[in-house]
Amino acid sequence: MDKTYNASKIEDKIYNKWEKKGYFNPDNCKENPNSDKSFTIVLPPPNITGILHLGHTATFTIQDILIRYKRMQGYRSLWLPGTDHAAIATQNVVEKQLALKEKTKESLGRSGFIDECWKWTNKCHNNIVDQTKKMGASLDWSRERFTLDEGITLAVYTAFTKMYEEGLIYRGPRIINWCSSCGSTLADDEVDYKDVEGAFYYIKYQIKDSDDFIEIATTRPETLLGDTAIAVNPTDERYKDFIGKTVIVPIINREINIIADEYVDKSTGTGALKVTPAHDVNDYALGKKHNLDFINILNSNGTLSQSAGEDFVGMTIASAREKVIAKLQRQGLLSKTDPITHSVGHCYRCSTIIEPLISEQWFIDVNKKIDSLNGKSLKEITKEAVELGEIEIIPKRFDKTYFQWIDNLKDWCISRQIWWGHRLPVYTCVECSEITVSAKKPKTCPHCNSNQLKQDDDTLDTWFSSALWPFATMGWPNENFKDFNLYYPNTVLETGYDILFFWVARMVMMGKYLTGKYPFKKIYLNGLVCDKSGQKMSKSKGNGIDPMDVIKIYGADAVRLSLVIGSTPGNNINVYNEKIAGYRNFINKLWNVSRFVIDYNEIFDDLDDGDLSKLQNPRALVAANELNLADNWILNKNNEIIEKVTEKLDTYRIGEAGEILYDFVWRDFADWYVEIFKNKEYGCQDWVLRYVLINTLKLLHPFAPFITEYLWNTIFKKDKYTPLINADWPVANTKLNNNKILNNFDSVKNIVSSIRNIRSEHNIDPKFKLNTIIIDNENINLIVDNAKIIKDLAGIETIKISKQAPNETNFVKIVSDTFEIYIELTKKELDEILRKNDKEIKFLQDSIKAIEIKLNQKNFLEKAPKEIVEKEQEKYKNFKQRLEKLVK
RNA sequence: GGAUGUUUAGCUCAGUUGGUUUAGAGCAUCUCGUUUACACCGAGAGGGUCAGGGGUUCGAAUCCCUUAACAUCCACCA
Repeated sequence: MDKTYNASKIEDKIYNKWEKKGYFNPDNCKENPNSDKSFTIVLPPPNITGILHLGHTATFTIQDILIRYKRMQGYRSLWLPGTDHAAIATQNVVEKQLALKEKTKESLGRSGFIDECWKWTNKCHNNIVDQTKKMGASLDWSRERFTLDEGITLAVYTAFTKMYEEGLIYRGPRIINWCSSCGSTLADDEVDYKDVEGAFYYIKYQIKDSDDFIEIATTRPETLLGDTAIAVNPTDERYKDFIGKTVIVPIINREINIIADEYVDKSTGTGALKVTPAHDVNDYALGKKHNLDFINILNSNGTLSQSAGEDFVGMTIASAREKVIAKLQRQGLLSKTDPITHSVGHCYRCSTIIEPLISEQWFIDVNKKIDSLNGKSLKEITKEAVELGEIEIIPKRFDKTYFQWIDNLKDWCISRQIWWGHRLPVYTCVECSEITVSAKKPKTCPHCNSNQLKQDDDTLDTWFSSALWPFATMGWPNENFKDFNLYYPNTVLETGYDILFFWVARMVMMGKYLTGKYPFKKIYLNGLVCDKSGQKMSKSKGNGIDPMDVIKIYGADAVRLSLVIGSTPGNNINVYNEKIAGYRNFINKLWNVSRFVIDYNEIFDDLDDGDLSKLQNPRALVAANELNLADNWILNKNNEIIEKVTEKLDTYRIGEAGEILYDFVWRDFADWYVEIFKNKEYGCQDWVLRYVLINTLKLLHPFAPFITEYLWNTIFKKDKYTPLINADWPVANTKLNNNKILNNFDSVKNIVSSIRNIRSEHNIDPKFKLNTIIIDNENINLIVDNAKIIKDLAGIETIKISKQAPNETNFVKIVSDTFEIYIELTKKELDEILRKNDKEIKFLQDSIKAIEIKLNQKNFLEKAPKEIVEKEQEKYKNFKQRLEKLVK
């Protein structure tokens, strides 16, 4: 074994071996009492838009820990991988690539462009798979899926058709969010609102046949070309007489009416509002209510249309705005402009300003009550999942966020005018113009028998297919499919909180509606990965860490630990190189402590095959009499962490589980037990060392799969042994718990530490051995039995047990637990130590005073639980004893 | 406008239902150190009135109220 652990030398080999032998595939799971129970996670499919980032590593690690843990416990554990075609995002990436070659998607045509997308997809897919494997993710690649593959497409079309037939999907003109750069609609959630600096333009509209004007304020003067009314509040005294009058829209001289509506806020702007029903969500509602005209002044590419008038057709919004302002100024109709900061919608994929406009699109009706859901709506079933506790969100505080989103939910616009994605399963007859919706393309028109059917050009929102992911990947709509019955509903859905609405809520909605079952039992939301100062990692900020870089430098296990330990669900994780290096050091510690056990002490070398087989699942045995205190202590400790780590993993406290293991390996096992083991005279048992190492490797395996598997293989060399990935999870034996052993060992540790403290405080050469005298008491056997290691660890030459304190003055007294210890020192050292004792005495006196007050309170004695009172009394006794010994 | 989260050692963070916690860890700092693994190490030390204020309780980092700063989400924005 090398002196330091070299991750890159072994990781790929180990992964390949696991994969080749089929350990990731639950069809091969081991025979076990748990193996009729399933544990399922479907991987949130990464977008095929590029490479993976550290956020992926974080989420993959959490899922891999859960899967490996359950797999070792014997559950039929499926972790299913896949990728997402990511409609708009991918289309944008491919278009950018084409632009470099001075091509456009139009120049290629639809099918040529789709071919380019597939080329990109395949390339990108291979990258993603390679990177995922480097992270150690134990995914069942034999079940890998892609959102555009045949099976998922059938699921998408089946879902669409069912929803259409039940009237949940409808088509109609509505005001929608339009991204002129993507050339497509967006769902409401896909619009990012950002504050921008703009201006309030005050514009005068002339009242017809009069010299009077009514003044309005707007941030978007160019939309006046589409104005079809002016609205005022009916209770507004200023405008009472204007209601019902006709005004003239400047520039285009259209005649429109002044209407009254409560919606208008008297205090905003001038209190009069121009109404452009085709280009503003609120104006749209007013337009519907008051039966106004809807004039769409925009083309799909964001330029002004014919309806904006000859002077403006073809212009961009920005230049049209300038021209309108200039014209108004010339006509004296622009009374003033005020700067204002307001929030403007941007495309979440390309940051282009969103234009609200009216368009014919497909929608999902979230409020319609339907029979197949017992008269409930999609909105209601989505809410109930969490409200009724059918699905638990971890952490719980996201319940509120979830409900709030649902309460604000409006009909979901699902059609997109892009090319990359699932085309709508909607067919229009060229001859009779009737439409047919069908999962399979009909040969002839059911209305007129014509064979001239044309499929809709629009594609579906990418989240529509993602919403089916938990069951479409399991064979749905074929509900007899084996996987569907075994692995659906999934157990846990683990993902970042940033896609709770986009994705998670929609899976809940579609899962319950289409399969009758909620798609998973638990939602575990991880935080986002940020840099050291808490900034979200991003390409534009240049603060991103490429997981492949750090895996190469520090090893995958170290990277995994750095993303998991010290992080909690729903909170962001700050990651930086020093932190990863810290966990690399820990991995190296594990390596070296194992090297000590395996290489230096060769405690596995004499074992025959039978012994080794038994050792794969060591029984937690302890014969207290034959073992020394250190042996008993480490066995107890090990048993304790088996219990704790198992409990933490069961309750999804993954970071805490990792921390417990970190402390155990480094502090308890390496720093104390292994150091003591080196003392051959003290005589620790080889089998204890073996037992603890084996269990440690098992417990650590979900967190650091590569190094633990490698070490396991250096112990169990032959192929006939089970590899660690498939070994049995250790079970705690609570009968082993023995507080007396733990306390006794702590006493020994305390004695050693306090002597070391004295040494260090006074720079006593480590080679210089100290002479000590310990005062006899009822616990003295603890010292006698463990004198060898106390001497060894604290650098002591002699321990003399005496009935009384030494007469010589060159001894310093320390008190550790129940023991009074005298250490022989020189005069100079002594003086300094006395001062230190004062500090200790003061602390004890203060503590005793505080506890006394507590113990004299009637309330405390009456109201506090008995154990607590006893504990305080115990503490009091203890402190008092120590103080007495110190001042004596 | 509504909601949520964060605020604990110089830095980055843990701390379940209030009570073995005299508030912990890692990094950084200081001192010493080549001992059967490990300097990607060992031993030891210093460093915190747990954001401020009030309350509940025998007992609060933990529960309630309040103030402040920061972050995020939702809605609105003529």
